[in-house]
Formats: sequence, C-alpha cells, structure tokens
Amino acid sequence: MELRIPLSERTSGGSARERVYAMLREAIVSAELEPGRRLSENELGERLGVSRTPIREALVRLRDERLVAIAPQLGTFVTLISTQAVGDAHFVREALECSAIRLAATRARDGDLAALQANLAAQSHAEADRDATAFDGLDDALHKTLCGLSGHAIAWDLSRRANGHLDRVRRLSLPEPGYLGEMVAEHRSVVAAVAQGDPDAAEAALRHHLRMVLSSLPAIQAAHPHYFEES
Amino acid sequence: MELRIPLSERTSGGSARERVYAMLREAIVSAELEPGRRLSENELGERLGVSRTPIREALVRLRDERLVAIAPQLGTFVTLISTQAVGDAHFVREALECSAIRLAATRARDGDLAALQANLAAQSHAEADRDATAFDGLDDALHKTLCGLSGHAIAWDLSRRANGHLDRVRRLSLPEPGYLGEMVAEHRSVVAAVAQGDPDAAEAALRHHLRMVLSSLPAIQAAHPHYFEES
DNA sequence: GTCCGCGTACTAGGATACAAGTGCGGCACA
DNA sequence: TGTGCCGCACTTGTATCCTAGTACGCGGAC
Repeated sequence: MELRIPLSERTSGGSARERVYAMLREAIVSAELEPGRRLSENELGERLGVSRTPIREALVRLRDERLVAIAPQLGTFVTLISTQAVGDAHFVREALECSAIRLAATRARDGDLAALQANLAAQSHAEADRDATAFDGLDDALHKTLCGLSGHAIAWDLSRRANGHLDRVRRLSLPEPGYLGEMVAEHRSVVAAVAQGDPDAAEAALRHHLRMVLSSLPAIQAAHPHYFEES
Repeated sequence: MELRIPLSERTSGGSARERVYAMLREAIVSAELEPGRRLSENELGERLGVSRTPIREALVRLRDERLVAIAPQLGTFVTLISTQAVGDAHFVREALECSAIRLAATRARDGDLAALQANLAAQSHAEADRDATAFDGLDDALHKTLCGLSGHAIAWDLSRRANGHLDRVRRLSLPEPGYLGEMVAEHRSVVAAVAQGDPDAAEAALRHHLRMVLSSLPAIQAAHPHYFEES
C-alpha cells in the first residue's frame, strides 16, 4: 500500500533553508540591505556559505512578501518602501488582528489573562530599562498571544508575513521620548478590554493602537527619502 | 553608478515557473491530486515536462499555503483537509473581505457600480445556463473587484492564497438545486449595499454570504471522510 | 566631440549531479 | 512459520553546470 501520511512529523524548524530565509528577511527589514539595493544570488550565497539553491528558495518567499522584486536575467532588488505597500500591510494587520481580538475577548480564560499580564509587566521593565529590542520581542509576543487566543493562530502568521513593509518602517523609526510608555499604556487598555470580555472595546483599543505606527510614517519618509518610491 | 531599479518591468505573467505553480495548485484544489496523496518531485517533473527546480519552487509556495506538507527525506504529501484549516481560511477571508468592503462602500464610483452590475447580470446568465464553471469565475471576479474598490487589492490576493483548504471544500460540494440562485441573490444584496454607500449593511451582507460556504462542510466531510484529518 | 554598435561580463532560469537519510522488502535464522 | 536484521530503492536537500538574455563600456565611424 502506498504511504499516505508522513509518519514522523518533522518539527526541525532550524533547517538550513529556514535559517537562510530568516537571515535574509532580517537583513532586509532592518535595512542592513537597504531598499533599492541590488542583490546577487551568487554574492548572497558565498556570504552565507551556501549555494544558490537555498538562496533562490528564500528569495521566492521574500518576493511573495513583496520585500524583493526579481527581474529575470536582470537581477534581484530589495523593493523600495511604498506608501501603498505600507498602507496595504497596515490594512491587512488591522483586519486580521481586530477580527481575532474580538474572538479572543470572548474566549480568554484566567490562565491566558495571567500570561498577558506577565507580558505587560515585562514590557514595563523593558521600558524602564530603555531596552527597545526586548520591548519589540515582547510586543510581538503579546500580539501573537492575542491572535492565538482567538483560535486562529494563523492570523498572526499571515499578519507577520504581510507586514514586511510595515516592519521596515517600524525599525527605521527613531525612539522618541515617551514612545515606549505610550505603547505599554495602549497594550494595557487592549488587555483590559479582553479581560473584561468586551469585544467592541478590545477592537477599538487595538485599532487605535495599530494606527499609532502609521503616524510616524511621514517623518520616516522625510528622513530617508531615497528608501521610498516617489509617488 | 550601481543599477538600482529594474528598467523593464517584466509583465510576462505566463512564465514557466508560474504555470507550474498554477497547474499544481489547480490539481490539488480540484482534488485531482487527492488529499493524503504522496507526491514525487521527479514524477511531477516528468509529467509536466520540466526538471525538479521549478517543481520545488512551486511546492515551497504551496507549502506556505498549507496545501502540501514536505517531509525531508521522506516525501511530499498533499495535506488532508482539516476542519481547523478550513476554519482558519474562512476566518482570514471574512476578516479581509469584510474590512475591504467597508472601504469599498464609501469609495465606489458610478463606473465601478456599473461593472458590478454587469457582473451580476452575467451571473444570472450563468445560473440560467447551469454553467457552474462560468459562475465560479464570475464569483471570484466579483469578490476581487470588491476588494480592489477598497484600494487594497492585496486583500484579495491574500484571501485567495490563504483559502486553499476552503477552495477544496467548495470544489467538492455537489451542486444543490437552487444553490446558484441563492448565491446570485446574496451577491445582489452585497452590491446593493455598496451602491447605497452603507458600510454596515455591506459588511453584514458579505459576512452572511461568506458563511454559506461553510454550511456545506459537514456534508462534504461525510461524503469524503478519507480526505479529512480525523479530529 | 558625439553617437552608434558590438563584445564582454554579468544576471536569473533551468537541468543535472551528488549527498544524506528514510521506509520497506527480502533474506537469514531461530 | 515467525521474527529480526540488513540492503536497496526511493525520497528531499544541496551544489554545480549550462543556457538565454540583459546592461554597460569600449572602440570606431561620422
């Protein structure tokens, strides 16, 4: 009989292929590979110590995320940041996360709420320490957890994957004084609404929170005009 | 000076790579490659007349859509349909399209509405002809147009890409009498709400419409139990 | 001096060759 | 006859080779 189901589920997330993709994405999102830059599969391959095959695989995935554009026989380029793409990314994130949090507000259990509170406490510490890197990690973890509570963890995966352009903007934004504190406060009101089981309030708080990121876009664009498409 | 922008935009959507992906996806969604089936890169390659390279590229994309599962050194398998995955797909589609149509209701112009009406008329013809294939095409076109009117065409792209599991269910559903007519009627009320510029009504109508597809899930599962994961 | 045209060096796309690892069947043995 | 082990055939992962096609620069003609 033909084998129909893989017997051992490969949970090895740390494969070489995945690592190459993660490194490339991080390099692009962090603007280490700046928008508009030309990439060479050969160059990337020798820099990461692998051949073109895994590089190409990663580039295909990044193209699906609109982080690179592949021009046959020409080259591969880090896409310029476009206000349209940023708007699209924000739209997707808002749609998915706001829908998710409505469900989360009706499904969260005490244990879930405890985990959220623990995250918020850690965020306060990161804020006190001015540790933006740690804060970013906690921020993502909080949103991921909230999506997971909806029963549709895929919402976070898709949001993450569609948000390359938005992430680049976020990374470019300079830390303004009081910014972290504001973020923590918004997170607190979102969690509070979830704790009270109020979907409308949770959605409103989250929507407001997500739109904060967009507010810094004009400043970023002014500071790095060559990273953006002329529109 | 370094070349920074590809001068000639490749609009050739009909590349070999894209074709392989489209054919494979269609074969899976239509259940010609039934859920659970083991795939071989070599076999697929010779059947489609290409080497493993483009096949692998397509499989990676299909894995991102959860239509196949790749087990290293073991094989590649068409994923079984799971109620969780179908629910996820529906959740994503509802979140994206309902958010999009709210914007569409406030942005649609007369020309846009005329196009929507033309589509509805064509749907009526397809219904009269009992032409399910033509209807499916018009159905997709209508939803795509509505998403496009929101200004975020990406909503449709993502919805489409996340909806592999849902599409498989849709294709498996047997044509029930009156089903097409019901669909057309729902489409009409959605378009009517958009025409009136009423976001709330449009969202409600679309949400109701999208949930109709899910209602056939239990019957499908009963008819094809071996296509589904045991849950 | 300016402009046109060809050659070179690069690109990605694809095909092939090699490596590492798995499942299954057949064979030896109790 | 039942059972355990070993080897083969197959899988995907990776590396390398070849091909078609593009941009750019140099050289010659005007």
